[in-house]
Amino acid sequence: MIDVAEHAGVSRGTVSRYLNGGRYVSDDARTAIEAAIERVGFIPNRAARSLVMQRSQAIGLIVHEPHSLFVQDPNIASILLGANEAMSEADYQMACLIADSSRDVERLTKFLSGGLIDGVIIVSAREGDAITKAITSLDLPAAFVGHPRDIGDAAFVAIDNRGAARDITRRLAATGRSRIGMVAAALDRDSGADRLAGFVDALGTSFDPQLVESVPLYSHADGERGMRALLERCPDIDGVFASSDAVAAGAMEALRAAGRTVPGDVGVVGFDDSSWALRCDPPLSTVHQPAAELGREAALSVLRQLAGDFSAQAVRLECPVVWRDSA
Amino acid sequence: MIDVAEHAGVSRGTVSRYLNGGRYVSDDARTAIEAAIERVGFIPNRAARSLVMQRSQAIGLIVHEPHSLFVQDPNIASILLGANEAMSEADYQMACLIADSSRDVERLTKFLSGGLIDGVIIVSAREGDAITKAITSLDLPAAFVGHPRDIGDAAFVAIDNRGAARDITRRLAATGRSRIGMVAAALDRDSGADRLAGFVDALGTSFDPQLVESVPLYSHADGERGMRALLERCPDIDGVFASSDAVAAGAMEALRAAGRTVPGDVGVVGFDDSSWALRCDPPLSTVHQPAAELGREAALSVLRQLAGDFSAQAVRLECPVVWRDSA
DNA sequence: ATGAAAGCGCTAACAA
DNA sequence: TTGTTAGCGCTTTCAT
Repeated sequence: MIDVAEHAGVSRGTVSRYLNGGRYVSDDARTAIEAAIERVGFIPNRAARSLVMQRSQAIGLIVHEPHSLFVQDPNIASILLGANEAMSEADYQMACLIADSSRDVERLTKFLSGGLIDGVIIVSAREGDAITKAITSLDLPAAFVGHPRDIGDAAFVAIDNRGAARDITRRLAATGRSRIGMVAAALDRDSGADRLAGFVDALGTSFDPQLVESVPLYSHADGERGMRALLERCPDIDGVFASSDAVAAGAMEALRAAGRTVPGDVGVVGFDDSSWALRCDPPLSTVHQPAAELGREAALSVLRQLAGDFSAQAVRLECPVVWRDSA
Repeated sequence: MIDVAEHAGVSRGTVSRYLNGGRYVSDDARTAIEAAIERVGFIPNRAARSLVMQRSQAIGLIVHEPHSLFVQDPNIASILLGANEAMSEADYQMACLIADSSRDVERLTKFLSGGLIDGVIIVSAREGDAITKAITSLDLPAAFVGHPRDIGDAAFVAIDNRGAARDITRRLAATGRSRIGMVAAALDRDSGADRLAGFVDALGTSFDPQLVESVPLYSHADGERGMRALLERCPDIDGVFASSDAVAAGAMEALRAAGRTVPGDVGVVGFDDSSWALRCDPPLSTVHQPAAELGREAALSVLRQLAGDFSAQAVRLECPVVWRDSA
């Protein structure tokens, strides 16, 4: 920068002012500086700028997801894209950080506190999450996608998993099914637990715990496993609510393998409205999850906090039922 | 840090030495410093450290992919995970950066040159890519996943797309098909162009340009479109090589819609061995792409460069044919 | 083994 | 409008 100043015949201070919006810089100085920058091939050093400004203009997006799921979950990619777009418009650089091992988690917490990042979006946190703890204790501007119970009063953007689960289960019941089961995944996550709660709500007194099979992940494989178990326990089942589209796809496979038709013998509904839903045969009735908007809203929340606005910490988005042919 | 030094009764220099490996620090000093760090709640500032060290211990992974594909391509996620693992082992923080709009590209190039990142992995670059140009002119340690023609002598890790395409086409021909076509996607990318070249190689003199339909993206939708066009132009087609599993899945859908059976009427093969392949019905014969290893090797390459080793810039990985039931 | 001091490249407060 | 200067928080000679 000192070179630029010399070439332009001005002081470093003036160059700095030019670089930061150009107020209080005369036209003469401006053109001289522009020429000098060109000649010298000047590239500002962001580390230095970050140091003095205490800002990096970068925001992290943490994906804390087991291996297999990240690969398989189209929602995450949409969230990412939505967040990136919002950050981009505000001229922030989004950096997606993956927490895949405990070593990752440890390094990440250090990284986050290092001042190289101004704020953070957390996707798919689980209750009791080490990263969550680190972040809340760091008081870094943050926004969660989803709403784990233990984030205190941190900002979050979520959908009404429970209400939506209730809605779609009722809709399924309305097709005349009397033995409706559920493949309930990821009960260690708010979304998973809430979807189950909504299912129970909808069934009311006719709820039968026998008809719920719990599996660990929102995955195709677990859906298949869960459905098989359900089929074995309650062969008279005629409707299934799967915790996610991937789970539903797995369930449909198990159903097919067992010789049941969908929606003839068994009606199936999912959750997410991800690319899985249309890939199913028949296309899946499901709950539309506005993944890109979730990402976008989370980004906007962090941006707002960065601007000093800490109100409106809870955003809830609509997630309507999308009825197709699987039930 | 000055606080820590005071509490421990030593100088900042000693604290710094402790922080950086602890050589030339007495046991007394060490314990005093450790206690002081604890008491003060000291967190090192990475921006300051980056400034003086000219190193951030962070590496970028750039995904330059149109919106839709990123969401749909399971390979990218695997590459990411593989790279992250290798970086993690070396105590580097991986930051995934998305280039989704031209605005992104512009911001990214600035970001990369800012010194906040020590090196970079580039996934799915296209020929003439603005980011590629920026990186090569920046001489930032870099490694490409795939091998665009215009990266000069930059490091890359790739598979032999052409050879593998040749192999699987021959294998398909060996099932007795005589009118083999191809849905060729992404010809603007090295992988796409090479797969087509391999197809042409395999067919030799019996190659008929009429039987190739070119589509822009490695996507399910384009696969469906491409297959429909092929079917219309050459109704006697009895074998198809699709540029990717997603394309193959789309093609199978089009085939089904046209009343053709797979593999009875038409044999279909894909490329990638992604989660699409097993989701197809029947399961897809395809080329296994070692996505996680590609990511891992790219990471190792950048790491090597960071350590001053600039040899071995070209890594090639095996990608065997996996034969299933779709042909 | 340790302390003092000189920067890393930049911004911002102050004076002019 | 501009130049001067004092840091931002850390590492790293160079003495000691």
